Amino acid sequence: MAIKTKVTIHDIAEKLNITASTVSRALNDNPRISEVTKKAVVKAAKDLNYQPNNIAAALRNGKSHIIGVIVPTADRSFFASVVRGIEEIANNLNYKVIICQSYDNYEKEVQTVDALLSARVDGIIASLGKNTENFDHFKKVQEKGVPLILFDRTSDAIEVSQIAIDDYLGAYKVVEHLIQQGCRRIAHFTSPKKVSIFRERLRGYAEALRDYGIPYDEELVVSSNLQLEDGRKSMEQLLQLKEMPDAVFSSSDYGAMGAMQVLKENNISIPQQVALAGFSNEPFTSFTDPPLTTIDQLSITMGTVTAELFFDQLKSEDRMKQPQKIVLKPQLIIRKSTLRKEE
Amino acid sequence: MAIKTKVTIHDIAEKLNITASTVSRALNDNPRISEVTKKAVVKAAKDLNYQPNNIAAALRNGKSHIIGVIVPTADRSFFASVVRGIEEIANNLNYKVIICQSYDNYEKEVQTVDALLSARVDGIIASLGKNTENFDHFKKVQEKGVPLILFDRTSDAIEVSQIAIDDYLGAYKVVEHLIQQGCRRIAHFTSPKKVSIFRERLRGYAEALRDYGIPYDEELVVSSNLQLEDGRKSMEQLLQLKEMPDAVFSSSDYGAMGAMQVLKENNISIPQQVALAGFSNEPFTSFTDPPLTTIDQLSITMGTVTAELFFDQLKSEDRMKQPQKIVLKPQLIIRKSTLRKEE
DNA sequence: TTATAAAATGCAAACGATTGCGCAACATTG
DNA sequence: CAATGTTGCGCAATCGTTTGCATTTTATAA
Repeated sequence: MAIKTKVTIHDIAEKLNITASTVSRALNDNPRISEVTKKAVVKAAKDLNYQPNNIAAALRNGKSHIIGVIVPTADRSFFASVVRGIEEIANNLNYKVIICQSYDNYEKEVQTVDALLSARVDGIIASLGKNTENFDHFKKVQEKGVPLILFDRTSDAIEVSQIAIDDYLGAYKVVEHLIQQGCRRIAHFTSPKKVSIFRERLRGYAEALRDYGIPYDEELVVSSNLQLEDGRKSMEQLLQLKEMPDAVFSSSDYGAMGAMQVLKENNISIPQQVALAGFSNEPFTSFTDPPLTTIDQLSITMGTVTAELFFDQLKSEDRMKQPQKIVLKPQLIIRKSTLRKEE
Repeated sequence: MAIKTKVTIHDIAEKLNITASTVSRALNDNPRISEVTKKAVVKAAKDLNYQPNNIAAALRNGKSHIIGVIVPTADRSFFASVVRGIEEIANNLNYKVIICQSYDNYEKEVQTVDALLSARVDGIIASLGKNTENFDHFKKVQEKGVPLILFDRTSDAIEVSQIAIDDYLGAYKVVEHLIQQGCRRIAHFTSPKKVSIFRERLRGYAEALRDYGIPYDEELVVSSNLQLEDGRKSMEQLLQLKEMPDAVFSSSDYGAMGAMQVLKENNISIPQQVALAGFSNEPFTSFTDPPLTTIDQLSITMGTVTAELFFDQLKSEDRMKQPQKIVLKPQLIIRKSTLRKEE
């Protein structure tokens, strides 16, 4: 019943008494083929229910039209959005996207890169695992002439185009905003991790204070893993101080959320007594009470910009041109958790 | 400088004075090859920096070891989690995952299916677009002998294995819980959409009421798109009633969130005066004040179960066996928004 | 030592599309 | 009318692996 035989361009050729070459050219709209032939081929292809075999084409011309994307995990809001953006652009350009998760596991990242290379992807877009310090696997990618680009979690230890957001600026904006709202004792939740993003945010915090003539007070800077529970503990710790802070800027929204819970439990009003800000614009931040001021990382934009830069390099003739570094300006999202003054 | 020449099994063969066949078999651990040869081949492969070409292999044996996943959009929490689960299982089995977004656009869905077929994926896992009513594109997949499986947004209009959650049961559980908390006038936010999930939830709502001897009151059932704004409007509408409801069960967490805002603005206490429950366990629901009771859809589980069933069918000899339908039992997540009684 | 089985490897044809080159057939130009 | 150009298409090699069917080598038995 079912016509199991795979139909190829040869079948089309046979039916029309021409050769496979002509069919191939006709299907690819090659100008060397007459219009009549093209129409006949297209019609025959439809009649025979022809399905092109990309694999054969890929083998022949060395282009798979597939790109690999490596993220630590696909279900974190930020990465999911980036993936969305990348897929959107890629799809418009007729590329397909293979998605891979490293789970912040270095070995897995290495294996994944290797697997993508074997799959002959036309390029790789990756966000580094937290523990990645050796870049031989990515250098191998470049040596093989496969376009590579890093986003968000990038590194200067490898010469490669990259897209990141300006963490320093984001933090600076938050703190500046808090100061403008009248806060003077601004605490900060940071992380001891070696990841540069937290260092950058800390730097932004410190510089903003300095620029506005507010002394940097070590006891206001608390280090933790920045999860909800950490935020709670950090906040409780701050409440022990002789002089309570009048604002808390957490390097993560989760940490801020923990602080919010503790503040509410202690009947400390937000933002009047303590203003509160996070970082990342996690989806939940607009639904807290009060809604949380935070920094948006433009995740979809990062996806599209990354993809655009990537395909730019893919098309560009001299593949080996200087790696580009793009830094996105994050956006301050002001919500009630920091709005002390009615405008 | 860079050794540009792609190294193939022929290069390995040449170096060892054997043939490509032997190299191929050695690399695939074929028992017909002696151990010494295997070791030599593996070593030579490493020395030459050999990278297998999956495309050539795929062409030869008709298996790409890639599966296609189609979701409406990759950045919705639920789908992102499912994708995560699928990728995890697939990766363990040495399969790669191509991700595609339909954006609930029927034409795009059709094109995507076609593209995946041309890419010669070994199977397709999809969640239907909202407007998909014609299934010819999916039937074509089956006719070509490509394994297909649907999850979450499924349909009975096509004979295919599918995984979904029991929306009826989820709704029933919520309403039952509300009743046990002492609620008697329970309102429901539903959607006019043809999508079956909302009908099923409405059914669960109605049946629970009936089972507990509570009359079904039409004025308590409000229909909308279930977004935040819709939730607000619906709630305001309910507040106009002579007799206010003592509970609201929204078919979406966003709708519930809108209701929560309106209730708070009107100084109506949650859950004492009005208990509130949503559906989906969106990430934000645990961060609202009060935290929102909702139904968890086991997204990661759905991903892994879907992937497992899929690979089950992929391996199974008689591919054409009866399509299986798996229904996941959703889980009631009780939070403060409905907890009237201290336990 | 010869016949026979078992083990290890080689040969060559796929898989399906692409493309450089060549060759007709026909049109154009001087 | 010869020379040249243009158009439309065919030939055959190629991409890198895999695999059925030899063929060779080695081990075992008679």
